[in-house]
Amino acid sequence: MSGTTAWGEYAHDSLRRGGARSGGARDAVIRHLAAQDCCITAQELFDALRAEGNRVGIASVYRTLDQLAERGLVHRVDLGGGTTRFEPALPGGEHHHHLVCDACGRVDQFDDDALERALSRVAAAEGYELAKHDVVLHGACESCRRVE
Amino acid sequence: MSGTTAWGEYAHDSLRRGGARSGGARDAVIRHLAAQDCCITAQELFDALRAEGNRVGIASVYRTLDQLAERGLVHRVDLGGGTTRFEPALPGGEHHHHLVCDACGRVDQFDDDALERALSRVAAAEGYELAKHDVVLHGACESCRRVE
DNA sequence: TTGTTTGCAAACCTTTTGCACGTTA
DNA sequence: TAACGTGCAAAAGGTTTGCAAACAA
Repeated sequence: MSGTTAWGEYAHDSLRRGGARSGGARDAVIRHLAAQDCCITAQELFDALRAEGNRVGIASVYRTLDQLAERGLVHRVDLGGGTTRFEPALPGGEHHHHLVCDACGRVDQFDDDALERALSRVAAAEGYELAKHDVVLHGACESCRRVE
Repeated sequence: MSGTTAWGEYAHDSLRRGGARSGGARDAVIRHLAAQDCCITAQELFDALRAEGNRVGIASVYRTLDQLAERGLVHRVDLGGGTTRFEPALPGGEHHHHLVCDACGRVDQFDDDALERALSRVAAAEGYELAKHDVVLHGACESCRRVE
């Protein structure tokens, strides 16, 4: 939790250093994102802010998410299904990937050194300079496997 | 090429065995998909068929792609950017992943055993029964790196 | 004939943009 | 005050659905 609060301040400072002013909608988005422990939809973010009485427009949510993504402060995560998700990104390139249960919708996170090494090796072999990589595993989670 | 033609017949037979009738739009989609060597957009498929004088509707293109995807005959590929791509899937689970150059839009394919092993291991460790996995690498391809 | 497939148009959903107004520095 | 941020509404993709007509078995 303290880690995510730190992210909020970090994001806030980073934007300010970039010459951006403060604004109600943006602050609310950053605050809510900072309290998130997994990736979230723009619509979910919007609904949550509205539910707590905040009069944000969904355009401002998207605009803030764009700014954050441009500066590498959030990662866009695409789990399939046509809606982009967003999650806070720590500086230093630390990251994780996602496991999605197609039966119940549950989402888990993981990271794996051997996986990262394999990806770096492949990129190098193909002559690519790697900027980012997305890995999404789909399947049935432990609970859903038992039911079938 | 003969491999992709084989896919066309395989897909056609598979649908017929599934109780589906033959139809102009569906046959055209399968034929065009069979001649494809990389993933393609529904819109691109539609445009190509129209360009050769075929009066298909884009709805039929999507419906056919859905049917094929349901039976595992095509894979949906999401390279980011909001448009789903589709590519023929061979039986037996053989597959590849994609490298995208964010500068020029070039798309390369690759497969890697160590990568596959890492993914299987992760899924097992998390208790998931793996159904599919998507891996997309983004970066700058060899040509674009030189320009920068 | 009977049920499936098709094309068109309209609906839908997510995301982006235009614009007048409010707010920050 | 000058520039930026915001909310609303409209627009812009991409994809899905309703429906009557065409078609395959």
